[in-house]
Amino acid sequence: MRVTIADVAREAGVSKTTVSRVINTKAEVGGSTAARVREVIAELGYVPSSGAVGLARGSSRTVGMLVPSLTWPWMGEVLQGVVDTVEAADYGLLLFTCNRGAESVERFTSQVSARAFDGLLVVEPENTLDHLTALHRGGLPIVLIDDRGHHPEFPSVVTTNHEGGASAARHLQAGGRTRPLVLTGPHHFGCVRDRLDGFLSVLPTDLVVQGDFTEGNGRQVVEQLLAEGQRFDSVFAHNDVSAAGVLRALHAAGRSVPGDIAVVGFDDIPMAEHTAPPLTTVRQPTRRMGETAARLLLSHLGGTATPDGPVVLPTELVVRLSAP
Amino acid sequence: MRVTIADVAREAGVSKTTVSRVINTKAEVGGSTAARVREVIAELGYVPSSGAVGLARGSSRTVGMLVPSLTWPWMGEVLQGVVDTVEAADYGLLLFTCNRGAESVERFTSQVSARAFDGLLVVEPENTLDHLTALHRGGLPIVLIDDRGHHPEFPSVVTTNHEGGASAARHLQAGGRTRPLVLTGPHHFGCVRDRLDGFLSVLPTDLVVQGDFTEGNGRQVVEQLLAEGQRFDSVFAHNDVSAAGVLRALHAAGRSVPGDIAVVGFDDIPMAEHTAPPLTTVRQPTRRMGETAARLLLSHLGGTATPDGPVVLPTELVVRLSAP
DNA sequence: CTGAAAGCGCTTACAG
DNA sequence: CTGAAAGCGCTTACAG
Repeated sequence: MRVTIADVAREAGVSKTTVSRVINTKAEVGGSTAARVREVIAELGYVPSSGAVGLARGSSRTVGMLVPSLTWPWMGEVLQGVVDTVEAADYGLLLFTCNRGAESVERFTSQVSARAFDGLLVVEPENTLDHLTALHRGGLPIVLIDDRGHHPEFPSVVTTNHEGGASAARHLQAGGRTRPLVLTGPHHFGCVRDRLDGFLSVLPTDLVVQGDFTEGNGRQVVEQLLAEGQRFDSVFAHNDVSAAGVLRALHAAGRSVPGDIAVVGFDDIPMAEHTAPPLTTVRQPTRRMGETAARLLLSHLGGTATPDGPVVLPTELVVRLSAP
Repeated sequence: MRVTIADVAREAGVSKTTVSRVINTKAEVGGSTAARVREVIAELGYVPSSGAVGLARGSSRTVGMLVPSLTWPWMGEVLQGVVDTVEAADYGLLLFTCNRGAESVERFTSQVSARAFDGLLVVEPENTLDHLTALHRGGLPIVLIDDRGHHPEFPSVVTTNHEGGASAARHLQAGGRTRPLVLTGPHHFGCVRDRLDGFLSVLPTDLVVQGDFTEGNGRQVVEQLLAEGQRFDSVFAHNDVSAAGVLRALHAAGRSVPGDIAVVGFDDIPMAEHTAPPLTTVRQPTRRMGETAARLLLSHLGGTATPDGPVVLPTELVVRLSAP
């Protein structure tokens, strides 16, 4: 049998009200009474039922997090940042994915309405944006972790994609490269446009190919370009995964990196250190993005107003052997 | 204002009891009544409060998951397997880490007692084992995902570490290698002993070095061994991360892989495809381990008895260029 | 400083 | 087939 507040009250010879006050450290309890209650609580090993507390208070002390996939290489860092922050605030974290399309969105939405959590963190909301907007308007606090789009309706955490692209260009330029290939991600992503604009503002080129962020695509694009006889002395790939594909295609074609061609990626996922050669890349502060988003949401739940614009965290160029 | 069961009852002209019966599809409700109630539910957008349901029913339809770290390279796959399974069963997943030592364990334990979840999944419980044992004895259903130890007290999901080690040895042997170096993980892990025993049962060697699963250590060990003039024609590293270190040290020392020395890792993390050369490795079925553990826990919550011994999922040798 | 009572939104015997 | 009432375990005015 679980120990309830009633058990504690009876054992301590006080009312449930008093026990509740002691638990929640309201000032108005007599010193000796409080001490006795605390003793009984310890002795009985009493812990309040979170469900009951949530019901009575109308909040669950839990935040939800909705992610498109858990296996993306940088997701672990984001999650860790979120969990650390949320746990430190004594909140729980309820995790959802939306990779089963309509079905999971529906399931998810009903969880929301069930008030299983007080606020929501969302990573790259793409296909759920309509739902989210409705929920947000319905009063659910939401914070986006999103490097892909611009959603002024929501508070969000983003990174400096434009400047990141520019820093890659400056680095290649300083290394004497003049004819870069830019392998972008899908153009409908805001981050892709930003990275591209930033890069081109420093080092213009007409050799821009739209990719899809996958390794296979990175490999394929380079293979084809080389077959066509296209000439370039460097590559800026919009994420590390496709940069890995680029490296493999160059290697297979007998081009030396960085001798013939320098390569710069974006993200700094764990793999970046281990490609051949190790990848120079524009680092996204993924863990800090998770922390920041969680902190934003928590302080919003605590009553603080959320900032108007997105919170912007800086990228950082990490120089390795692929573009020294 | 949120819509409650009382609103639905009033609007439909029935009692809350009847609404509750419709929601939970108990057979005893009149056809036309049920239809009317369903209409009202849809019209009002009513969704039961999960907190209230949980309180009334004494269960939360949520499982907890406790992981040592979210940034380990194979954790994403495990998580994805768990989340998919748990979501498909209409349960929620509450995520916890225990990387802040005593403080987080305490916090976590109190969440348990708060009955925030009905059952618990644990990945590599090492430092929390005492707590977990106590909770388990106290009636909390627990399933371990654990390749490190043997904990007969708990139901668990493991992989074939012994056979995995043996398969690595057979592969190296078939490739004509006769003098392997085995770089293990910490010996107090059950999986390490199993992998080692499996390997030695096929291809005995006295060149066994205890490592710590980190890349730096893998690199260091090989550097030192080469400096000492030790001779070996192959390496079996107990995880891919340390194997990556081994590859880099060999490369730096001018040894060719697999020409001079073949290298086999363990895990098949995403990085394994991208090392130079790509890493031959013993694949752990991490996602399926997550799925299986979740399914075990859910069916246990549903009343099915858990199997006596651990559920064993097979490893698979993935052959790449580092040991063709 | 303390307590009796109502209420949070459900479910579930019990009675009809 | 349906409903009134008690109960799940808390919190919170309200009264003293």
